[in-house]
Amino acid sequence: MKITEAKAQFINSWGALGSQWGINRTMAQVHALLLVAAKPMSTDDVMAELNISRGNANMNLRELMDWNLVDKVLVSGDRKEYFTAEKDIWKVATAIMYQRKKRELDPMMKVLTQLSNVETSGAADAEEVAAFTKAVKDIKKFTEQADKTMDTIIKAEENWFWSSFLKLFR
Amino acid sequence: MKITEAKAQFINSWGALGSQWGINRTMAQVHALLLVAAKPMSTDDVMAELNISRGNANMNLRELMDWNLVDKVLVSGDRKEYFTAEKDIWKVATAIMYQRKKRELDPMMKVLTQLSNVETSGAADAEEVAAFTKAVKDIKKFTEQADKTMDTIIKAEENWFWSSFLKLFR
DNA sequence: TCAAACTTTCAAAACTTTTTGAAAGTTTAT
DNA sequence: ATAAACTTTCAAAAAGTTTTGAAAGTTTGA
Repeated sequence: MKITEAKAQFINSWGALGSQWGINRTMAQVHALLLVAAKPMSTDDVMAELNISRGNANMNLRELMDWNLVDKVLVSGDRKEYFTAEKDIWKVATAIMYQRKKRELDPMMKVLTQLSNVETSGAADAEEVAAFTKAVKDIKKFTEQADKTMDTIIKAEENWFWSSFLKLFR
Repeated sequence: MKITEAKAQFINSWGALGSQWGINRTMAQVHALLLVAAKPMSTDDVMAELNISRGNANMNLRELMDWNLVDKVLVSGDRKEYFTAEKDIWKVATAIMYQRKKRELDPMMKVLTQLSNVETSGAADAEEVAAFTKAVKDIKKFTEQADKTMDTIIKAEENWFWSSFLKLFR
């Protein structure tokens, strides 16, 4: 397989994966492009490689910087901005976990906490309230554990994580 | 807070969460509705609660059954089909993990394996090929570990999981 | 200070996904 | 066998998301 073809396929699959997980397909593709790039790329490079507009390239590069997956780098003798992706996959994974937890899981946790206080307004809906309360309580308990686990992983060193994890599961 | 309000908020938040993670918002809402329901619901019940069409309700109920999150139940003396959600959150989480791994992660893994074989076609692209190969290799290695970890979690007993796993990660 | 080189913004257009609802299909009771 | 009760399908419409590109904004070097 040739490098051009291989790159295209990687970008394509990474884009599809992102898209299936609620990430803008183009953002994932830009990320993929930078992940496998040998050196920093400019906005124009990204535009040319992915056949996208300047606005689109700019927007997604900035979004990737917000996620701490991409950094600006200065190339001396050039006025353009260049971009590189974080290549350490453990760091990539924990950055994504951190962001998604913060943006999407934490708000759900907050709602679950609020919902733990429902009044039983009379005998009429006792059963309904009981079912609701139990479900919310269970989901909250699970989410709290998952939350703690994720916090640990986010802070963990890669080697420590894999080695202690593997010890448990063998 | 009143039960009706609380339910509505839970359904809303669960729907938003699903949506952010690439799951059809209505599918997540139907799931939420059934998760907190005191007893099985018919298609008409779901339609009425969520204000959605028959086609939409039917489609999402079937999809939830495909994910093994919802089951048909027979209510004697009624010709309609009724539906309940799996309420054990550990089972819910592992079912979701299993499905998403199978549908979305496994295909990526397959692509990564294929991409491990790229030719260095001359000295011109040596650097480019090296960067690509290293990135793909690293991602593949990480994904393999994550894969194994997920398989273990999916097969694990809830109690065993929380007791041994969380001793480490808290 | 100026203007060239570059980045950002955002309204409108293009595209994608979801929803609707009526028609077709299936099951069940008599 | 029939018809009522129900479920499924799917083409068209609606809603939601993404992309474009040109105008506005910013930075830099002479």
